[in-house]
Amino acid sequence: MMKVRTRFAPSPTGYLHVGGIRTALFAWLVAQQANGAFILRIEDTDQSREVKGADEHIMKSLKGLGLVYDEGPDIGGPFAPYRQSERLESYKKWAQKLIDTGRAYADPYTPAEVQAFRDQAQKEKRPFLYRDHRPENPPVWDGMKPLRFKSAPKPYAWHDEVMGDLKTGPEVIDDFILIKSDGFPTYNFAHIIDDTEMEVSHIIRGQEFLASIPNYLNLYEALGLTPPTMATMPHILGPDGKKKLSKRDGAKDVLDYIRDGYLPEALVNFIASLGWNDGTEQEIFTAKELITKFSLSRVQKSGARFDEHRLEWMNGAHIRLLSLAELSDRIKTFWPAEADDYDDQYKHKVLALVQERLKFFKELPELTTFFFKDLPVNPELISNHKQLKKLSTDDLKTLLNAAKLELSDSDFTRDDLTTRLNGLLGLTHTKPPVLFSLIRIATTQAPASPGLAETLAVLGKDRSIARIDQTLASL
RNA sequence: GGCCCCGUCGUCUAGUGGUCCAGGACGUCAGGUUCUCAUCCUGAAGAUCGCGGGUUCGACUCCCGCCGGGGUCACCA
Repeated sequence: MMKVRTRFAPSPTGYLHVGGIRTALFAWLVAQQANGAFILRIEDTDQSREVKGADEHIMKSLKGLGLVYDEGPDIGGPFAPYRQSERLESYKKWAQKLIDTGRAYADPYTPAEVQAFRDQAQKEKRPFLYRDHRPENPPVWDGMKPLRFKSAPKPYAWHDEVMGDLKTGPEVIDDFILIKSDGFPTYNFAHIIDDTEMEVSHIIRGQEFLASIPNYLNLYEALGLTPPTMATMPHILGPDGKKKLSKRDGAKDVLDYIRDGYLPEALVNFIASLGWNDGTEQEIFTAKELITKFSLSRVQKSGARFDEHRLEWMNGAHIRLLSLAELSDRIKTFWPAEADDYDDQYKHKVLALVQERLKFFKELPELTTFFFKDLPVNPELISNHKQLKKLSTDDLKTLLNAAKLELSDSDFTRDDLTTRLNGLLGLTHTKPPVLFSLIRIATTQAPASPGLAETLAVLGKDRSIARIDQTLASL
């Protein structure tokens, strides 16, 4: 059996969004599980659309998500080069073969003439077929005109790993351009040559190519080649659920998710689950599990809508799967500036308290600043509190003074704090919603925080008492 | 318009003729976890399985038609 070799072949026209990276993910998964190779090939045959630096950005995105490729433009490989613009000789060679066998010819028309044919077809509400205008005696190809494939229309039936058994009639086969007048090949031609030369076993690509596959099949035949396994992915839909996810409609760069503190494994899990599941009720998968359990045949044929809510939930779930040490290591760059003055031990304690609260790392500062910095007293936290606003200033002071007194005797271990806090409840004849809220607000000045006892334990005695004094002074 | 693909709770989905008056997850709502936020747990609402015909003792599952959505018909990929 042929070795499994899959490829991701983007054109360098911009960043990668979730929809784009999914084909890469599935190709990577297929290669990983078969112990095969995953290849990155840059399809830069359209100079006009090329965006400078986009190839670097794509490579960074792939690596950022852990989709490490075995062969590619920056690392080379047995079938280098991996940039189509550097493989022009190959295309020329194969094109010559086609010319020699009478299966390719020079297109004598000007673009305007072809456009006129096209307009005519559209006016008559029928599909445009170039071969209806195929010249009888085409000129010799001088490299200045487009080179067209001389198709041999016939029906096709083939199997697609995702879409199942497909078939089309001869009417969809046409003479498409192999080599453009600028000397560069079209995608339609180049990818077939490259996949052949690079011994690609599975072509995993988006749905926009589905209609062209019969044409590719016809070309493979003319070339005397056996086509690789085909797998066509449905599109990921934008929030409106209609159009495919696109940059124009605000699809985010996957690297932006990484920058916001989304975990690569969560992103990968989420993207895979958009249109794929293993048939069980499992939702959270590690990359390893994905590799063993993934299968193209279980990929949904219909498009799936991108749902940020679900991504957030899934990212939180993956964050909670991390050990504290791992989390600490990965979240390093997200601490608020004030945290610089604190040692790792202290940050660890803080992290332990917020781990179950984080949806993505970028939220870290707003969840933790009060652990590192005294926030100004915010009277609204009390005046807007449904229980506390009913109390008089004197009551508030009495409560806070009692708390201060009791806390002064504590060793500030979590257990001792819990005991004392509970004792205070009886002493002051108040309920938790009143007493604990007040102390929590006084010591954090934050709208939300982890549990009182554990928060105080991390804050420590001096700081806690000082903050109570500060609040007292403001009343 | 031709051709092709798709159509189950708001969303992601399970479901390959009977165990489905349709299961799980996200989201939403309610309750519990001595305080807030979150986690976790419990519960609730939420899908006449796009519509209409068949086939069958029986259809979400098979067939036909229709409707709706998408893709494609480039010297873009």
